[in-house]
Amino acid sequence: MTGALVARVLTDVSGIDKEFDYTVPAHLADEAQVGCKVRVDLAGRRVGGWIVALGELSRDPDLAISPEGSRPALKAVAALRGWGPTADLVDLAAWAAWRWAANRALFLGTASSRNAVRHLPAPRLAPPAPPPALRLPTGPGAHVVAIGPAEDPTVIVAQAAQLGPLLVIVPTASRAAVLARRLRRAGGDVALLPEEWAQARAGAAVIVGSRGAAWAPCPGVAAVVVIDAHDELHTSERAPTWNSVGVAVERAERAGVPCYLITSCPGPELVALGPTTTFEAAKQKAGWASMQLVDQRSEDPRLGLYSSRLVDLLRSTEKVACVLNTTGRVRLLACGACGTVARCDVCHAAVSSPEPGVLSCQGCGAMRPYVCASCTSIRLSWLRVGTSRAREDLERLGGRDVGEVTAATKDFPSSSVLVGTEALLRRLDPSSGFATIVFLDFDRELLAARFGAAEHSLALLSTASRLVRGAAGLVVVQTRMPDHPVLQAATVGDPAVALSEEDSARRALRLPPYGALALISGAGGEAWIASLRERHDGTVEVMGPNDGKWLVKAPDHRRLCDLLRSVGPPGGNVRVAVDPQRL
DNA sequence: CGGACAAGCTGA
DNA sequence: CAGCTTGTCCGG
Repeated sequence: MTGALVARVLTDVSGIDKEFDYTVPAHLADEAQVGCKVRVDLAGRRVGGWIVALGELSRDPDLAISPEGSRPALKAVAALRGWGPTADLVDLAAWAAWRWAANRALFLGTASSRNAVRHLPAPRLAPPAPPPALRLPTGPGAHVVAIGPAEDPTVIVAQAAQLGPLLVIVPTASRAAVLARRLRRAGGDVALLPEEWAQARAGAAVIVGSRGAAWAPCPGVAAVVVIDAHDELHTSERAPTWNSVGVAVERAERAGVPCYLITSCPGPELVALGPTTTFEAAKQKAGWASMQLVDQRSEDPRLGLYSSRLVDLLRSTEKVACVLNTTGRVRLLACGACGTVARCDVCHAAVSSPEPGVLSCQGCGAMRPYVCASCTSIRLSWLRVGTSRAREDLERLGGRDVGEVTAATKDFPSSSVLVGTEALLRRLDPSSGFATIVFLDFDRELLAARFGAAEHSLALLSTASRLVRGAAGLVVVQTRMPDHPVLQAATVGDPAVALSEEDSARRALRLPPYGALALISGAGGEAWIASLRERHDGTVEVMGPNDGKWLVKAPDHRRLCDLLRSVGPPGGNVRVAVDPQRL
């Protein structure tokens, strides 16, 4: 066997983050390369995997196996399953596994084509026509590019594509498709991920896709662009909480090329990544819609969520979209007589009213009659209504048909008045003609118990500004906090008004980017945390358990991730979320 | 991950 | 001590 080609294989089975060596049969030797997808026999079953290293049995010291005879002979690779990620992505996956305390297989899976790719098409490398003179910084690494919410980033993408093969990451697949269409119209060869993975692997002038495209193959990559880099859709909500901005920046740094982080909300975490370039239009506060703040404190409290201004808009405006980030009908009720909040008899959680005359518990599903449990009054007031109830109310107030859009909505309604959760903002398109967007209960966003609530709130106003086409449209915000810096920032079209305050808060609390966090949860969390406590030095703080979760706080990511790695991979009963979105 | 095997618990 | 559960180790 001396001199035989050996492939080191990482399996795609989650839970086996381990490499195994196999010989490569002579008839596969020509095709085998690092990144290739393979099938191998492991412990009596056939599993998929990737070649992460190739070498010769006798000569390559890295692949030198312990002396012959001390272990059973190597098995052969069972089959090659086609083209896989490029070698740089195999290395990047190892980095990402460290950075987000995860398994490499997850990232290599994201970096691979959905279907087996046996043959590559010819490379197509014509860039789109260059836009009128536009100066971009060209140094390697991250550059924050501040633009207005309604400014079209296509020109920046077209400019960056003049440098060579360009990778572009967009928050949603539908916006990626729109961008791809525009670039093609400008004569560019575009591979739209995930469908056109093979074209990307073969070579394309511009490779475009949503979060997963951060892992797209891009031979000879000359620059990377992230559009709306502040958007939380760039972060995976499930552990591992990897984000495409982090991957894009690391990838560009490794390749020695620029990474443009385009954003209308340059928050502390983005600004910490690299120098900021502000385009002329953004300096002039362009791209923000006219903001109209409706102070609910001076409204008749009986109107609730529906100010007189809103009713006017419903009666006078052609197309109105209303945003309310609560699904369902009534999510929180209190007795109109004694004020007691309606709770579940069984688990004491607050109950909701999914249908008229019914109370039911979200947590345990228990049903209760529609009466106050302490004073038996049947007059319950609705403290928090959801989109279903809001739809009924708006229909009545406006005297017109209203459509509801939530994450669960399949067929987008054709109504000219819409009410929905954040999913509505995601699914609207600037071309749909909704020039007025109303936030019914913006204080829920401003006061949300989530990390970076201010930034997220500002991002919502930015998204709304983009959808109403900036100054051409109107964004109405119902609030009891009209002086909140986020609302002031959007009103004057200067995110710094809100974000500098956010930055001071982060600095004071040593939160990212002035520190690094990981959230540990799951049944095995206690033992895992015990092991972590044994290893950590004085610079790391462990808080909890709180609601079965522990928070690990370190001065920086290097120390946090090194510590998490030393404890070992989170198994099936431990979840580790580095940089969690919610605490 | 999933199988193999070892160490611990129960019952007659 | 068989029969079962629970835990730990390992795969090329």
